[in-house]
Amino acid sequence: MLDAKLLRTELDTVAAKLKTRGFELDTAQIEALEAQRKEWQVKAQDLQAERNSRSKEIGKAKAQGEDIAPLLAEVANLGDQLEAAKTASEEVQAQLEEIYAGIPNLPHESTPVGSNEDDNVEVRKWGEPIQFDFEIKDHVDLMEARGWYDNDAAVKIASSRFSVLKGPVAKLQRALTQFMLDTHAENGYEEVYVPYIVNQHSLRGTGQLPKFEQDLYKLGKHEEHDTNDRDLYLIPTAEVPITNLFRDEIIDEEQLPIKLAGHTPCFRSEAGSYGRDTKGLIRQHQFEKVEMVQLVHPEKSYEALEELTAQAELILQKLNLPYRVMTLCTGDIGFSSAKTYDLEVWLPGQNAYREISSCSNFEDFQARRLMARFRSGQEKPQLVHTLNGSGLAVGRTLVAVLENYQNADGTITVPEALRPYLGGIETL
RNA sequence: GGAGACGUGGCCGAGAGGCUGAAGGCGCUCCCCUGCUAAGGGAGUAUGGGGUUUGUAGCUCCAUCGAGGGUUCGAAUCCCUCCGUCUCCGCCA
Repeated sequence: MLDAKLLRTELDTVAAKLKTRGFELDTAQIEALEAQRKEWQVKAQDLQAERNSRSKEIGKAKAQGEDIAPLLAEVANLGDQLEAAKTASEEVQAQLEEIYAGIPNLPHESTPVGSNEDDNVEVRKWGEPIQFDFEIKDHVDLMEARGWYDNDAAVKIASSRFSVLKGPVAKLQRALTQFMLDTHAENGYEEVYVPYIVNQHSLRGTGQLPKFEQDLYKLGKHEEHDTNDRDLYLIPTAEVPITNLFRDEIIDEEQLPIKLAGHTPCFRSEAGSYGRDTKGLIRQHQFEKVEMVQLVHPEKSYEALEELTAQAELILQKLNLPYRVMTLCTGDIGFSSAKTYDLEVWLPGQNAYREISSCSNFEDFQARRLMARFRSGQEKPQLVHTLNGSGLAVGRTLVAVLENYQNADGTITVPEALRPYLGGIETL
């Protein structure tokens, strides 16, 4: 969420910046609502103040044994007025709140202006796509040939876009997860284990709600009379539970930066992606991901973004998988992000680079909603900056390993970095 | 799942319709005193929001005693619902 004060004082500037990411801000509507907000809020507060002081007078008079009936008469319709002003004020504020919650973050000045993914800018490339001297297969064919992948079984058990992995490939996925977590631990990330189900406060905190509910799996309500804050959802990414560890917290400045890494399954409904990546493990309703999260001092967040991105890249480098780094343009960055680097790994089966990690600096956008703050000395609490990045999407890494490490006979060479996790074997 | 107890500031803990944003203690910050150490004295010490201001400071108002509703001129205090914690019983990986 953007700073409400910024929206009041520099509405036009904000609108112009948002336009670069294709978001039209209805400034006239906001100005009108803000004017109403001010009027009703001031009125409600004044009435509240009056009621408070009147009530105190009544209390004093009563204590002195005076007749309070005339005083009570004076206050008679104060309550109704207050109630009306409060209701009006709350309504306007709720409207504004809903509008503000739907406004995306302002792009950082270093985020290239553009309208869609074609305008993303390549920053660097690492490694060269391997030249195979035989007819290559994609990951699905590779796995099916060995009986390691069963799409029909997944459909039977659940539905499309789920998968059943068997034997060596299931193990390989587990090995990848361990390898990633261990690598991050060596670089100062604390490993965390978190719930896979979260409430809507958490999803609002990181920005998935209210705008992107259709992408989430929502669980049934607990009780009929539920007051609606108990709705629970499956996490779409570990970013949600991990970042929300700091919701409503004030931490000491000395504790910054905080670096956490965790592995969770992720659940996404993938509404609106019918027909895209229908085959194989690229786009699933359930997939494994290792996520890195950082909370940093506001002045350090762009430094931290470079570090976090390098950290994700390290995984690909250790696995010797060719990739490139893209800076997402204003038209393609996520809702909460100010700047995002995507890591795209080379997939021989698709003859293309495909996203395998997304590393973002949210600046104070999430922190404001989360009320995630730090304090230096006796000063007032300040919002932290939050960042996160996949390190990496495990399912897609599995795809990349299978396709890049395939041999002419259909076997898979185990990347050296993973051998310790697979009992030392060299080929699958 | 059943029964009971309980949720107050960074922590402990009083408060049981008005003078309580909240006694007291601990902790923390600053100052004084004490030739080290130990001890002592004083002051300060929540967060969010609004108004005023170009902005800050300041001033001022409002809200917050687990959350949400209700009763009342007035609620930390009374009532209801929910959430959570603890104890005992049951069940369970």
